[in-house]
Amino acid sequence: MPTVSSEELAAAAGVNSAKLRKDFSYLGSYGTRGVGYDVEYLVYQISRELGLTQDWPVVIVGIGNLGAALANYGGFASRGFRVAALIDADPAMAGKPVAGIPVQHTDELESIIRDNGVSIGVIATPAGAAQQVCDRLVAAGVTSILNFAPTVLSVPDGVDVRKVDLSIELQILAFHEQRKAGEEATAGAAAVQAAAREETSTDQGPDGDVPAVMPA
Amino acid sequence: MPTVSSEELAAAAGVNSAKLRKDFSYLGSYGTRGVGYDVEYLVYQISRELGLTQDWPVVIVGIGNLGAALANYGGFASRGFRVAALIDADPAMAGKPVAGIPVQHTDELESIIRDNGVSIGVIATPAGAAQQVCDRLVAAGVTSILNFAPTVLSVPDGVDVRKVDLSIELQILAFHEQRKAGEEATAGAAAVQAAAREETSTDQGPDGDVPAVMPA
DNA sequence: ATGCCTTTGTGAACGCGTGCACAAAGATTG
DNA sequence: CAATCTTTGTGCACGCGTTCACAAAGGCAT
Ligand SMILES: NC(=O)c1ccc[n+]([C@@H]2O[C@H](COP(=O)([O-])OP(=O)(O)OC[C@H]3O[C@@H](n4cnc5c(N)ncnc54)[C@H](O)[C@@H]3O)[C@@H](O)[C@H]2O)c1
Ligand SMILES: NC(=O)c1ccc[n+]([C@@H]2O[C@H](COP(=O)([O-])OP(=O)(O)OC[C@H]3O[C@@H](n4cnc5c(N)ncnc54)[C@H](O)[C@@H]3O)[C@@H](O)[C@H]2O)c1
Repeated sequence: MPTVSSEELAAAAGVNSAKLRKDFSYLGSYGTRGVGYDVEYLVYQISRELGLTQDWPVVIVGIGNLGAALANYGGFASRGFRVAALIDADPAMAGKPVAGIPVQHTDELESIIRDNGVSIGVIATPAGAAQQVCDRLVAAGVTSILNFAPTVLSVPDGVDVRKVDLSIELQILAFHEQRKAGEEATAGAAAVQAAAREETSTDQGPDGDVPAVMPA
Repeated sequence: MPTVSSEELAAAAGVNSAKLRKDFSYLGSYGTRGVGYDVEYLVYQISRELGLTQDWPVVIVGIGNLGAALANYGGFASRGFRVAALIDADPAMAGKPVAGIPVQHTDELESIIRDNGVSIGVIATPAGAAQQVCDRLVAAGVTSILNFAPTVLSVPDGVDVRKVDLSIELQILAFHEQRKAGEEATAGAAAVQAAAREETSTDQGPDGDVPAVMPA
């Protein structure tokens, strides 16, 4: 039975082992003292808690460059997401397969959502169409939306929206880049100091971020 | 002179006004008591601190669906990023314009980086090519990388990498979706309670996240 | 010029998450 | 079966960020 200790996991993840153990303890007592955690069991428990055991049908609306890239992305399937349908307003695209899935026309949006029990929708249309598409998705039963269009969507209570703006990722890189260059103390360095404390980390994720407040 | 009070801004951003004032105070004393903050001046100061006043040349490597979508994305230019070049290994693509910019062959990578003084690179190649592309970018002088390929890149010290995995965004939605459904107390709800505290927020960003630890 | 009213900037208190440190638990060995 | 060793689970303390609350500052009206 392959096991890992909290110490090993913590080192791998770059966090404190006590914190890791405490975090795990909220999910239940899945470790064995003197031994560690049964890897397979632990992965299952965390997966279950995170909702990775069930698979979620998702629809992608707006099959342009971005929509096509998402449809082709293998990382979705491997994390329990199934692309149930691709939807586009362009009649010329209807029936054309993208990533092996035939594109369907927006007219079918409502029936697709209902027939497949879709609760998660991805919007990759131009900004002008996003709110309208959003409204139709929500009306048809979608309660979670991943929005790539550069618009803030308004949705009723109970519906989650996550807006993705990749230029923010670049901004974060540029922010650190700027600090690398001007090491000779730009004015107001205090805030930056605070924001960039644990600089020398090796992680590649949306952590160790950047200040929060900034108007669009 | 149009102004805003910390109270207004805080309400708009959904944060505490005292925190907002304290944050601003780290950048300097840019407000006027009894009046508020001069909007234009404030925007400029924050922009400068965040590095938005200078413009950054970036290169995108791997002009497939995703690379093309990024090249076309208007949000980059509006935030001070300029697409200096598009690079692809496919000889058939060389010279073909994408988003008005002719694609250049990978052979030219080093000279492009040097000639344009590029320090930020975007990798949108297949996973297999990512590390190799990364190495060349870094060797040529790039010190910040935005990586879309599903690989963890290894880079020397002093180089920043941000990995973007959009399936994580879906996972976060699915996580909350799961909670909406099974309100009748799944086992181990404690952690989830903690993670999802401030549920009823109206923001659409990478905040109010999800637990941290999970193996790939 | 004086006084009032608004809003900033910040010292101090509070609360929460993180990390320390250890007792309890179980496995393993003789 | 007892002794030992490893590693978990967690009470507790510390530190940091958030929030409160207010004095100081500046505008504006009289
Ligand atoms: N957030 C980011 O970082 C980011 C990055 C790249 C692109 N984008 C945005 O993503 C969106 C798509 O980008 P793209 O490069 O794929 O654009 P695109 O023009 O290639 O594709 C848009 C697609 O949406 C379809 N469409 C238009 N109106 C529609 C409607 N009402 N219903 C259904 N489909 C409709 C069009 O037919 C087209 O196929 C744009 O809004 C763009 O700004 C965002
Ligand atoms: N992180 C995410 O959420 C996400 C989403 C979608 C796609 N992706 C990833 O992004 C990458 C690109 O996706 P795509 O749909 O655009 O793929 P794609 O196959 O359409 O495009 C890949 C492009 O890279 C080029 N290329 C291959 N090797 C190269 C090299 N050594 N140097 C330069 N260019 C090279 C190819 O010629 C092609 O044009 C893939 O790795 C994919 O898994 C990630």
